[in-house]
Amino acid sequence: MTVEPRRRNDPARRQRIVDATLIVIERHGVAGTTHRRIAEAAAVPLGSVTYYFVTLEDLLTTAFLQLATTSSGAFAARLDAATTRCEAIEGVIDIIAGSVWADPRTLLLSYELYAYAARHPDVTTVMQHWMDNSRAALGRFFDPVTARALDALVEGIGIHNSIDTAPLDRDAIRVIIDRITGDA
Amino acid sequence: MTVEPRRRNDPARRQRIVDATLIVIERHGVAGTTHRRIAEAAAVPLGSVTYYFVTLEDLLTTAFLQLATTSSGAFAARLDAATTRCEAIEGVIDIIAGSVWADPRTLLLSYELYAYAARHPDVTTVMQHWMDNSRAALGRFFDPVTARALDALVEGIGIHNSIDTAPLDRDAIRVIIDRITGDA
Amino acid sequence: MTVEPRRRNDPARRQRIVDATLIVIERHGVAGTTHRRIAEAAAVPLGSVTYYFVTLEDLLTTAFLQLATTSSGAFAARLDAATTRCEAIEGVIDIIAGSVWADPRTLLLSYELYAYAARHPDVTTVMQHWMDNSRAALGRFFDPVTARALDALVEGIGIHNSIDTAPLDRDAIRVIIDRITGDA
Amino acid sequence: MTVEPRRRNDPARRQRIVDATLIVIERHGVAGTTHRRIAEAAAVPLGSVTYYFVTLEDLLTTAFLQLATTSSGAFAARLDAATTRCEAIEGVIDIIAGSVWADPRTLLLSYELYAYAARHPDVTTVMQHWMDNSRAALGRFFDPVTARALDALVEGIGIHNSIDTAPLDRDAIRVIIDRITGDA
DNA sequence: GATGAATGAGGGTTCATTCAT
DNA sequence: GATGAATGAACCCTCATTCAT
Repeated sequence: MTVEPRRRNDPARRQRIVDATLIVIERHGVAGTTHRRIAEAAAVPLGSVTYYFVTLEDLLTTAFLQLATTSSGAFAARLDAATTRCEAIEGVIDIIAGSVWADPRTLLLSYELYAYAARHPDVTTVMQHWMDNSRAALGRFFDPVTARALDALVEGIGIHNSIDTAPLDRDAIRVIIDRITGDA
Repeated sequence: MTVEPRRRNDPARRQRIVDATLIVIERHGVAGTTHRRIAEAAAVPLGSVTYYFVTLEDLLTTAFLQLATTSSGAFAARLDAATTRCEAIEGVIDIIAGSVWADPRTLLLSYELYAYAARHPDVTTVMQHWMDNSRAALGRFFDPVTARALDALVEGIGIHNSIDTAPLDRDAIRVIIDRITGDA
Repeated sequence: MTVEPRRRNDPARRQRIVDATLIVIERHGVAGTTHRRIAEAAAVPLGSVTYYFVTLEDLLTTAFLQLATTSSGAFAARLDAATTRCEAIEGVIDIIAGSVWADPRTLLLSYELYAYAARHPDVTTVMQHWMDNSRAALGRFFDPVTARALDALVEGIGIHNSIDTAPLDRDAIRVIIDRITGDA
Repeated sequence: MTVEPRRRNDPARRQRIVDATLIVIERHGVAGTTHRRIAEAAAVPLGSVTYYFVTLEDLLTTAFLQLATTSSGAFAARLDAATTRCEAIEGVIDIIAGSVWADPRTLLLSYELYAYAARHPDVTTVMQHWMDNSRAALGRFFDPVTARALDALVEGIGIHNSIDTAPLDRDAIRVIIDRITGDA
């Protein structure tokens, strides 16, 4: 019999807005990301969006930073699960081929992120940290140059596979990685 | 005594508009690309833009296709100049480290391109051709998997170097490529 | 049988917008003056207003400058019609008591103008010219101090009469003016 | 050890809000006077403003009425200090030239007040009282017409001096007043 | 009593697009 | 063919006001 009260102080709302923003970016691109679409996607009144984020740019930055953190975290988590060099290689293959990082959604968002970062220095900084983290995670098993090579390969194959009509399969990826790591 | 007349029927005008569009995208992102900014950058009357391109989307697509063609062409041209496998490797290094492809401008534009392509199937198709061309050019010297690995590496290192405060230098790049190609 | 065409290049439109702006200011105050109200008052599409005036502030400034010019002109015109000191005095009385300057509309607008000018230096400058013109017009018949006194009197009585439930009549005004001019 | 508690039931708070309102009007005009700015200027929580004043208009009216009362009071007080006609004249000069009434702040606020009053009959009424008070104060020393003339002169010279790059000095003001009062 | 989180109406402004010229 | 004047939809954002706490 209780009427659902107009939710006051909804603690999840801010987070819901950020999540909705990423959904809208994915669907419409930064160019098509508007307060109204975000509000609708978050099922939140229009005024809410500007209430929690002074500026649309604020919100975009927050959303992209969250994306970077999440992606970076997933990458590191997968590698942290490895204890041997061999498991680490398997982890990298998972990251590239699987859904750890290179799912279409994350990739599409990362293009938008890169483009956005190029014009927003604070986001660039976070991306640098992201890359540092990835390399540190790889650095547990590989020397620095190899780590960077693998990191770049994740990026490059990920992008190409997302476009390619015939993506590289796990075996092909393994061949390449083995060459880079010298484990051939 | 003749006053320079407002150029009539400028045949290069269409092309100038396309070039200006890429400049505007580079500067303001797709999100900030407007008819007015394009017209200004092209030094062309506002009406010209909609005259040559029915829709802004038409123009963006045209511009991105040109970008893809040009980039792809530069890539292939550099490799076509090589006659030996060794020269080809040098070419790839040039492409990654030099200004053939991985200059900041092209990279920034390519993020925008990837993001745009993900929502415009016709552009995706062209990008697939682009990748095919790159691999064909590499295929003159390397087996298919190696070609794809190198292609991905170009992409990945290019992106990372554009963000990285300490980009990989030519020597490090050579080490990685040698491992991939088995020429170590 | 001619269908009224969508008027292109209506030369009077810009002026109509300015006039409408003064009407809206009079009716709603600067605080209540909006693009939408102006557009409605001018019977012009909303987009027109920002098309002719980049900024609402631009438009307000233009409108107030026109008001100042018109008012100042009316003042001077009335005095220019005088050829003798006596006629000049009659002119001043007309200005104060009549509709030359001190009609309620102009007065109300002038409050808004003064308030606006205080925060817009360029408008202040124009008002200084306005006062200079008034005094110059009075200067044809009166010494400088008398001119300034009369000018202030016009302002002061005008304001008070617009509020007063029992405004000063022409005779009382004449008495005061005669004292100031020493023609008592 | 006591942390200064958020003041409860601050009796001066209502007054502080009114004072802050005048400050905000002075700084931003009625057009730029908002709850938020007032709350900030008064160092008071946002909710306070609507708590003490149901409507922004209520608050503006209250503030303007206070302004009218204060100004009128200062005017009367200065004249009440006079015991002779001569001292009264000196008082009027003080009022015009000094800071009794014609300081820039009060003048700017009075433009806003006049404009506001023109659209708010209750405020107009108070202004009428204000004028009546001024004239009553002058009436102790001067006949009614002279009183009104002096009152108008205060208004007119005050306004003009606030705009004028070369304001009238005390001597010039005295000359004019002497003519009006017939004490020349 | 007091507060600040929350909202939706409406603000100024930009812009893709149209179309008379 | 080419243009730029013109428009109205939609943009981001501000704000008076409400109301649960």
